[in-house]
Amino acid sequence: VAKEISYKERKVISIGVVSELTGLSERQIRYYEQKKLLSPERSNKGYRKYSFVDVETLIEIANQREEGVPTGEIKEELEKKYKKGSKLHKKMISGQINAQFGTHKK
Amino acid sequence: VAKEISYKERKVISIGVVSELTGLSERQIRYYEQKKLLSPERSNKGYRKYSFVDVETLIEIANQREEGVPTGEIKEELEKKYKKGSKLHKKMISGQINAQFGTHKK
DNA sequence: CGTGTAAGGAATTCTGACACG
DNA sequence: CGTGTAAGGAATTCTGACACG
Repeated sequence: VAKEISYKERKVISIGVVSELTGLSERQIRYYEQKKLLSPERSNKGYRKYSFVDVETLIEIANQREEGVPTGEIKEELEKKYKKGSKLHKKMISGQINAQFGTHKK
Repeated sequence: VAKEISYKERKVISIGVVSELTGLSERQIRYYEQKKLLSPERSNKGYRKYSFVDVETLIEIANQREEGVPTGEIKEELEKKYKKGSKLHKKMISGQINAQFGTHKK
């Protein structure tokens, strides 16, 4: 045991569900992938599978796009974030704990 | 903000993916639902959607079944666990952090 | 550039049932 | 009791393309 990744990073969500979760059309989601803003995995039969991290990335993309930011710029912004690894890590943890306790299971 | 639930509890995974994740057949997964061992949600069109918690529950069910434990008993065991809420909570958190740090993103 | 849509095909999921036991 | 399977239908996803601009 030392090989698993967090639920947040597991690629298991279909494009249809991602569309509901983000409010984006499937066309838009596939287009952003084409532009390399995110990289879903593929099932055996070629179906795209996304993680919650992908969903969050898409929500960020949606917000940027609403402000008129072109995909090229959004892509650069996203790439910068990946370099702040360690610092972002702590924020991720507390974020997860908040998600856990900040509420009641509905 | 105070209404979201953890990624672990969001019902977003299709039965096909759950089948791959657990090694169980779709038939078995649907049967355990019929026996009330878990409760997936449904999409608009009636498609079942599971959470990572459901996946873990199913893995536990699979282990119990391998030992010959009947679904009725497994169901009771699962119901007992839901009553140990607060204590399990802390374990859940540390478990998440371990999943996060216990490894490298592959 | 970013996104909608119709097009045709392949794969998914659903339910109810028969089967074995 | 627990699980496999064939059956028919409905909904999903995929790709490449035309459209507007």
